[in-house]
Amino acid sequence: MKLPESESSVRPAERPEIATLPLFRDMGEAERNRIFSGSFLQVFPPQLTLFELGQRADFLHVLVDGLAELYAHSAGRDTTMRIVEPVTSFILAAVVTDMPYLMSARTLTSSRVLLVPAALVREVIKQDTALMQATMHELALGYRDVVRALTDMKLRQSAERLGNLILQQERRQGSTGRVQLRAEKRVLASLLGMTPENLSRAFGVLGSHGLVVDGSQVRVVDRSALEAFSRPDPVRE
Amino acid sequence: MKLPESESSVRPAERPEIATLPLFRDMGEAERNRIFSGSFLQVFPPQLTLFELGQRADFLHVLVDGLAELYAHSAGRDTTMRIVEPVTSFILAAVVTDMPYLMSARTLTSSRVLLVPAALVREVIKQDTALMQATMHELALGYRDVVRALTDMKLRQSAERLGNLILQQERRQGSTGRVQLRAEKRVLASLLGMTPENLSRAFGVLGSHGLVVDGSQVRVVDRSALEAFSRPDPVRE
DNA sequence: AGGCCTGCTTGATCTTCATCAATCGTCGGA
DNA sequence: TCCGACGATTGATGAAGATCAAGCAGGCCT
Repeated sequence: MKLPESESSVRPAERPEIATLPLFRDMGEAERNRIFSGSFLQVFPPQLTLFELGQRADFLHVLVDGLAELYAHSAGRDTTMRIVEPVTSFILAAVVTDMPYLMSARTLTSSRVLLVPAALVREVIKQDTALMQATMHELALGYRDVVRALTDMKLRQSAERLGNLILQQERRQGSTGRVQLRAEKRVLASLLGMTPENLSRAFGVLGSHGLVVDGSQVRVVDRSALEAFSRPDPVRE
Repeated sequence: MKLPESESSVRPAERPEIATLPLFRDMGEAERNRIFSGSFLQVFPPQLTLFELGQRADFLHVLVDGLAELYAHSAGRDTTMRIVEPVTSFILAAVVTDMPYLMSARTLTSSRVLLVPAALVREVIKQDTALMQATMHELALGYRDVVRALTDMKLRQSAERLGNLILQQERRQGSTGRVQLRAEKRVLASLLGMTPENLSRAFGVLGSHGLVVDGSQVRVVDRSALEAFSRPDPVRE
């Protein structure tokens, strides 16, 4: 029996990269295999909706390759809540609580996603303490991320938020001074809680504070100037 | 030896109310006693700072009585992140991750707070699976709360946010149509991400949408009108 | 190569909310 | 009882950002 291209169980070659995720790293070998063999890896085209807000969480998702967006809608508007880069799991909280998704998800580019049945996750968590602990930790870190995003939203204005996002990305991409924007600018704008028009203007403002923008390539030419302007959160950890 | 009034280990009479918290409810009796005997209950006067953002998390806090505020500051401004009502634990995420607080806390009224040493929490979590599971669950629920707050902030305007908060409180206070605002209005304003002036005006707006305000007493006289205006999140669970 | 589509940018105007300023009302103390 | 302080309210003005409306540039199709 052959599975279609777009759907297959996890190939052994791909396991290491998923298995080294903080979430799955410390758990027992047998339990990890149980998780993997009950899951499947699927390829999705760009702009495809993976799930919708309000649905009962059926799968824990792990983005293996590509790019995805989590977004919420309410009151007739949309806003992107998170841009997911590989290799990362997402919507863990909905899976753990067995509650409806608070966000919708779609692929931005063609993506490979590991789908782990939510019930399986919950079951194995109960049996494997290491997985439970990792889940707990992951949720705590995620909580802190959202808290930071909320304070950002409440306390900073738009150009400052952009500056901080650039500084954060620059660090994550290896502190080379170069930042590659992986999502479209309008997605970025929505993530930062502004319109594409104002993102453009915000980039303009940062031009006088140590930033050079060329399409989706950004260079931090004067980090201290950018930091002085953006006043990054002192609590970085 | 007699402990000062303001500081004592947990009196047996007070244990039940804390022990029935979701966080501590399911754990083993012995472990719970370990937690309690290593903790102490302290009384704080109003407006006292319990801890400051950036400090390493030293205690898990449980508000037993009174009212507390979690707030963040950045870029020279303040914003309240959460109003804590008894009986609730707070800053669990910082304790679990052993990282610095992302928020500061102060009492709003005179309060009794149970202080559980963070290291003790982390230690017992490792030994008691039920506590770990409860912690995981609590974090997941907290995560969802913050996500909701963030979408609210990004998608709704101020009067709408207020309307939703009133509706939520009304439900929590027993769906009697009466809501008692427990914090000062300026704290409420900050929680909702607006100024006291605009909170006043927002209450004014809601006056035409089924709400009657009298000081800190609020009555929802026409729930469907208020809901039509505030468009509450359909995902309530 | 031409042409079109799409995303980004730029400018002008409008909305929402913050700020500034003054007043009111309540509570507590002298 | 009066006074002072503080929180809440109301009005007037200002700033940040959204919306509306064109342009612009690169990619892609024919």
